[in-house]
Amino acid sequence: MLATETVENYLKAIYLVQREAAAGEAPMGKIAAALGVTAGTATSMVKKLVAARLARHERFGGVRLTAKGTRAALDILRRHRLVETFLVDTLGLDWSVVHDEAERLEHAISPMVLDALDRHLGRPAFDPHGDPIPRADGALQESEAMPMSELGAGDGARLVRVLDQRGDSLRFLRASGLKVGATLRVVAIEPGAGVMRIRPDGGTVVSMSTTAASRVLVRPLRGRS
Amino acid sequence: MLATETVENYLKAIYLVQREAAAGEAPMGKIAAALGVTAGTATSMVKKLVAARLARHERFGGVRLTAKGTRAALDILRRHRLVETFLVDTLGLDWSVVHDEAERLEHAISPMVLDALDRHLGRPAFDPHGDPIPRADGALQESEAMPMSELGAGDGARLVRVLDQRGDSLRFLRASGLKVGATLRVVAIEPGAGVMRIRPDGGTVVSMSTTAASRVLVRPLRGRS
DNA sequence: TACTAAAGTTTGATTACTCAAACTCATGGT
DNA sequence: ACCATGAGTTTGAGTAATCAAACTTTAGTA
Repeated sequence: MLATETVENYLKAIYLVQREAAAGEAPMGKIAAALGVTAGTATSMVKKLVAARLARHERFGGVRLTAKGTRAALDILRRHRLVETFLVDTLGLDWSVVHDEAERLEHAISPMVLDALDRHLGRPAFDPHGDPIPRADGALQESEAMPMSELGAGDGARLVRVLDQRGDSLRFLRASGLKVGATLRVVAIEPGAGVMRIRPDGGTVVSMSTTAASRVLVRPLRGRS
Repeated sequence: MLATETVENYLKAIYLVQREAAAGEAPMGKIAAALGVTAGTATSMVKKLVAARLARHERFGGVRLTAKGTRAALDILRRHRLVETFLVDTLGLDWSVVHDEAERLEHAISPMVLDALDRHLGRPAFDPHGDPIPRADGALQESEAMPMSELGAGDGARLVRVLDQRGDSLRFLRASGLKVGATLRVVAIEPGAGVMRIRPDGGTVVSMSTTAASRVLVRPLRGRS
């Protein structure tokens, strides 16, 4: 669009930080950390976004995207997630590497190529991590899901989304048989150790920290083993 | 590689200008024109390339890529042409638009994605314009071909390559049935008007300037009509 | 040979992004 | 109520890429 690549990255980062934050505002420090820049740099770039009516911000306060900024962020997210889907579904790359690849490609995709890609992939609604893909008009349907860490011992569930994009986390999950769409059962919970023991359907039991489990979203199944 | 996007563009431009030039040297003005920058800008960027041992240049002389620079340029060309092939073969875009799209995407493709793309496309040797795709090791096989403008009246030939990347030229050729792989016959030549009349196999006769025809490469067929 | 036009170079300024370091504000704990 | 701590901001400087305009060289022409 009219935005530079850097501006696109700021918009995406602010959008994602804002989603996480309870207040619906993105603290400057979190934005800076997400982008790997110093706080001063983030402050001055946010000024630019404000001047372009993409964000609101008052001194020493949080940052909030305007409607225009949110729209732009969703467009970037759409490009990112469609590219990820393409890399996994069409090119057969592993889901643990596609995030970083898409991070670069998302800025080089024109609306025309994006639409052709979307059509080629069959207009998917979710990317390989289970993240929803915003539609061309900016509509975004978040799926109903709860953190795996909130399941109880014996509960069964279907894995629907993985929030963590770190390569080693994703490789661990794949190696354990915990991929999007798989069903699983909580074998045991050890609150003292902060660990859950999970058995993926047809796999062997694995242990994960409840912290890690809270970044894996599931939809509970009725019935117990 | 280690190069910035701008440096990649300069390397590619110099490589292509150098191919065209008789002396095997790229004049500074041609480089600047190819990149759409002023001559002064090109001069200072070439200094950078020289400092990085990617090119050689002496004041008021031409520019010549070093082995290292040529290798890098071929790598970029490989990315460009594989992306073009992907856009046409996989996404079904028209060949008249893919050059500009690839111009942006070529800088965002990692070696890993490039190799996956190459495999997905069946390791093609030529892109949709008939341009050879450099191999991963930098090997480049130029196909044997002559400019269509050198054919005589009555000659038959197969269209193997289109050097012009301008969208309107490519749309004209496609609309005329003159695509890569098609066979054609020269119906008449009018040197005074600087025009050739061509009949593509199974199509109707079209006129093109000999200038335009010189940018279309063909392989002559034996036999006359 | 002398001069001019074309090509190339240099200089100084500008824009976008960044950092380090000095500074300012907000707040919670005793 | 104070004030230390951490979060945020400002300032000054640097890098990469660019342009316009002044300047230099080359080469062809008269």
